[in-house]
Amino acid sequence: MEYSYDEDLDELCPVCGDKVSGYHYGLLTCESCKGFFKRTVQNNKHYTCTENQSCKIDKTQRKRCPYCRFQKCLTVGMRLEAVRADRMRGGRNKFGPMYKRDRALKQQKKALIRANGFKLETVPQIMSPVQNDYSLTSTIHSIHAMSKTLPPNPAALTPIDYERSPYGTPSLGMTMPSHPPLTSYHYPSFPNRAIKSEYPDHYTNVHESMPTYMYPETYPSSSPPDIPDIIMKLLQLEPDEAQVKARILSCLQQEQGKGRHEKLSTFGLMCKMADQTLFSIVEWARSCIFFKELEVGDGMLWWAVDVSTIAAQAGSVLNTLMLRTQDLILHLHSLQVDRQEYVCLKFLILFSLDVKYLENHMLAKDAQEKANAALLEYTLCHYPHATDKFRQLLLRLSEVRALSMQAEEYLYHKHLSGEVPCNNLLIEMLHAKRT
DNA sequence: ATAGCCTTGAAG
DNA sequence: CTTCAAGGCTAT
Repeated sequence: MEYSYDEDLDELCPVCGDKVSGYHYGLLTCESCKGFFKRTVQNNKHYTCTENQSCKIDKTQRKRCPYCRFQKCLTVGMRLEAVRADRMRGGRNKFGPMYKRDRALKQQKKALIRANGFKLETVPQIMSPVQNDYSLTSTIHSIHAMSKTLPPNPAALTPIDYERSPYGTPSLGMTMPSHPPLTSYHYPSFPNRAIKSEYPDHYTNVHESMPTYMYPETYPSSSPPDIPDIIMKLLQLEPDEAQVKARILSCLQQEQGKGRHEKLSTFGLMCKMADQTLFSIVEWARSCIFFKELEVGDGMLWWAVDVSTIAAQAGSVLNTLMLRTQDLILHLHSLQVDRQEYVCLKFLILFSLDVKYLENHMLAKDAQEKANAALLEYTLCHYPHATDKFRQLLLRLSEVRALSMQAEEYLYHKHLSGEVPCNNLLIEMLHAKRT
């Protein structure tokens, strides 16, 4: 079995499993789903599902439920903003570089697999920008890059949202090819008539919570974005996803580059990944504006450990925790977390805020509470259906915590039985935490 | 409405 | 000039 030169085309459409014909609206898809996505967005079509909105979409049944098909298109990451409002033909859009990067990553992944005969289910995915799986690695990314990997799907909550204000997350195009499009429900944005004006900003720009796309006819007038200051700050603190990924990748490659004998086990690799993830989270925490205000001790960082250990937990394929994690990820996917919500969630996770406390609308007294209040305020005033969604998010948040705890236990036991590399940052921290 | 093939045209 | 993703066309 020779590896073809153009492995891209060997892949299957993440929507229906048909043969892909190239990059279309953000990722590799087949010709029919490309067309379907285009028709749907261009003509502002609205479908309804006669079943439970969970129809299986495959090559033979894709015609049966357009609602679920479109839903899936969004879920796997097809981008509304890649459909041109002005219908201009030809040329290139801003996704060009992203596609290129995607290809490069696929290439790297191939090389890695070939060079090492390395067939680990999870590792290759971390490098694959277009992931249609909900496995572990996604879990790691989802925690760390929730806004990017999770919610490509605007239509989940309200089927009409996508036509009202689709928008792309600016920096995501570059930082996270995986799953970009987020939904911002009430955000003004630029009409993008010409290709050139489609993406006025550099994709590398950090603080861009500005929408870049929208159908002009559906949004005649725009008002300035009304994002609370606190959330803007959190957004600006977001690390460059591409850098984080690159670092983890290079770390793994370094490991794999070692002699055959000293190669790490699968579990060891997972620990490495978790370690790297932890590093970036700690980095983020240190730069977090609230960090100083809170005058927290090192104890605060334990939540970072918890989050990271999900990676380790996920590594044990037979573990039921993994299934729960996948389930959690699916739930988060369906909740359509946008970038603003994502940073809030991340903050909440790290600083271990109390869920009930939030729900009770307590008054803000310190930085933690300010964050809570801002999140509440933001959510309530920007989303008509906010309360319900917010509650669900909080629910998921506590799930994340519960999983983290169990993952921690699991990892620690592995450590005690000598299965974890001893020079592991995670383990050291866990050990310190217990003594 | 679907999906395979065709044309377009900015970026490289 | 070549690429190749986006829109267009059309028989099924």
